Amino acid sequence: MNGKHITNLGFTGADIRLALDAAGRREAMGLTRHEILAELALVRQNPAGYLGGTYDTLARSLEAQLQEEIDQLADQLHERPQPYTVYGAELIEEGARAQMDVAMRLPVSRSGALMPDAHVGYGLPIGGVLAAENAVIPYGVGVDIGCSMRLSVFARGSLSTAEAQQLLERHTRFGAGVGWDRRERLPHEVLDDPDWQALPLLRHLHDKAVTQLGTSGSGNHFAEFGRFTLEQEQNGVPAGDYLALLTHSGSRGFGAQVAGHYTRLAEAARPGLDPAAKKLSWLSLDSEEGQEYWTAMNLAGRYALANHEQIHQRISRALKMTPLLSVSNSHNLAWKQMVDGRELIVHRKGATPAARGQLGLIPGSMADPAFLVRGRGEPAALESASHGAGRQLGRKAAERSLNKRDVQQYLKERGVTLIGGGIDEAPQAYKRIEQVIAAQQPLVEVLGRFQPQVVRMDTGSEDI
DNA sequence: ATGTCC
Repeated sequence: MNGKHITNLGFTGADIRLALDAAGRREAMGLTRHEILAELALVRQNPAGYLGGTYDTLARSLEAQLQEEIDQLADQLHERPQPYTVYGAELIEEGARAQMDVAMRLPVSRSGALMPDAHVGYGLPIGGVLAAENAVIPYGVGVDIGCSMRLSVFARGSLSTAEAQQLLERHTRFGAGVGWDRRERLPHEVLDDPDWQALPLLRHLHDKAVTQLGTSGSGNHFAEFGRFTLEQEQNGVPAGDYLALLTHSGSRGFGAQVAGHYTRLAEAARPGLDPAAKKLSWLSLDSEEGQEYWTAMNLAGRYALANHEQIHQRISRALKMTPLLSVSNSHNLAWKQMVDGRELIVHRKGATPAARGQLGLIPGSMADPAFLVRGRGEPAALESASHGAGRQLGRKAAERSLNKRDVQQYLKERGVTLIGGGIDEAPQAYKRIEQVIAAQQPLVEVLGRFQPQVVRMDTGSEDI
């Protein structure tokens, strides 16, 4: 008996050694070479039948390989993408379409849609909506889990630009890593949520979450005062002009760390996945990691909404006014939703939930209007709408191609006062919100329009 | 998006 006999049977790699060892043991039991080779062929055909005996180690190794092959087969992309609906195709660059095509080739993908603000992101494009079966994709939600909008509408009082500026400077905090000092913090029930105790990672992140609650972060996040025009009566608030506060913020460092942690686990769980879809690695909701992500993601979603509540609470108190109307919505999250009669996991990565009658907020840019909308529940859009205007220029392209004076001129023409901000967030870096709203007329109805007047953002890489 | 590696 030698390696040649073994390899002739089709054994490879470490299995050759395991097979030779087992053959040696059978030989010692008095079997002939011919009999042993016949047994080895059977072990190879049906390893499960030889677990626990003389061939146990070999059978285990073969079983593990079979399982791996089955897993990899299950992770294979479909050759062609499942069909999906695109809104405002003329506004969407090819790269975003290509990313959505890859997402629609995942074996877990069942349905999808692309919103008119779509542009390239990591994994799923921003403005992408993806319905998966019993699976959740961390990068289908994005890094800023629970990123969301909130609008507070106040009676129209006399608030000067200087007063608005002072309120934003005193009662909001911007920038990566920032939080409120201990003596400045406000309580919120989300910090007592039992889910913080559900996982070691969440227990660990609780302190950071306490510090950062009620802060706004960086990038495209903002807090702004403006004039809000309600076109039709809403919840007892008559049509007309109002003062309003609009904020865009997320789950800060807490959500970012949850996203990073589960993205790594998801990628590690799918080593055989096509490299083109690596960032779309999913977690089965039947797996422990999938359940953990679901718990952590939903906590980050509630935390982000609480974050807005505190920002609005601080400003309302300072204004000594109670909002007449409040609206909020998450636009980076996954939901369980019925799609064509079955429950799927609908990921919205930069997309506003727009079920029939549901209110949502779609901002334009630091100097362009934001819209209060009501969903029409369009099934082909998986009951969604855009989450904003969407980028026309990437951050670097904006820094290269836009000049400061043009941006200043744009703000001046619209009477916008800016605190902080950067050229990478210039209005000219975004698609025209009017076109984006027009392209989703089948998805949402416009109820009101907000014109920013005093805007606060984090300091960008290059100021305006 | 986030002090860009728990």
